[in-house]
Amino acid sequence: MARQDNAGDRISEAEHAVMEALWERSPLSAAEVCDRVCAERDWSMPTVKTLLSRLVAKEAVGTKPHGRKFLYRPLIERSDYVGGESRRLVDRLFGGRAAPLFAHLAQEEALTDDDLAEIEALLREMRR
Amino acid sequence: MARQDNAGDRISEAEHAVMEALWERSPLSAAEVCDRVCAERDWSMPTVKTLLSRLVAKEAVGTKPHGRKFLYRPLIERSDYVGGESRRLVDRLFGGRAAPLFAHLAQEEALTDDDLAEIEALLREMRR
DNA sequence: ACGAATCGTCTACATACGTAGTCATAACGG
DNA sequence: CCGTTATGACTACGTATGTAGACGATTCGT
Repeated sequence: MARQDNAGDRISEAEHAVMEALWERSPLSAAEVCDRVCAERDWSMPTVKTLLSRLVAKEAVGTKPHGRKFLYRPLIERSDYVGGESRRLVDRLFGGRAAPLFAHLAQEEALTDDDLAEIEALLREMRR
Repeated sequence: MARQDNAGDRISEAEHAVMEALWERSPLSAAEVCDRVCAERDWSMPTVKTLLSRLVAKEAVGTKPHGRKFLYRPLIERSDYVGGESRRLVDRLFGGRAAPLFAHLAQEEALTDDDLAEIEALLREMRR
């Protein structure tokens, strides 16, 4: 049972920004990724190139040669990443229980009325 | 309005384990902290000492001389830390909206029946 | 009062991360 | 066909982090 490709290597904060760009649209060339993130994060091309290489090394994104350049596309699903990160947080801070997290967000008024409405809807849906 | 003491410096994963020990009970000496975490994380005393120093530098824990040794106690509330981390996650992965996080946890069946019941109770309480 | 145990500080070092420069090469424009 | 340009690979470097050893001071036991 070989280790899952994307299991061991964590995606860092900066790398995550690149992943978001690729999740939003892919495949993209390095230059196109830069177009989408360099301004916001105040990065230069070399930075994006490095992050892309590291993500390729971590097998989080794959490359396909296209003409003279590479096109990059995510190899892991955003929902998997998001789910993993959420689970890690819940495990680490709330003993694996989601209710306390929810309680915390509620207490901090981090929940908007819309959030509440949506969550109620979800609950109703799950009940069925 | 001077920068909040504990605002800038992030607490790392290893440091967090030490914080948990201190939140569970404090004040503690370095040796007592080690008693509570060294076994589980397979650390040696020097490691705990280093982590404690770094936490002191970050003003996340405070020291009070007690006899010949120091007693360490948390300077930041666990609820503040937990709240901050939760918020960071929600901001980074869910655009600041808690509902999608909740949806994700629900979808992944990361929510037990107990969780659901608790959350419903919380919702009812908030509505009042 | 003196040696042994203990404690905090300083130092160390490997890896990860954030950020960026250099360079050879390959392709495109003219 | 050749120079320009864009691209990926390699290198670089400072800081954060994980982990721990060395050491000097201090205090406790006897």
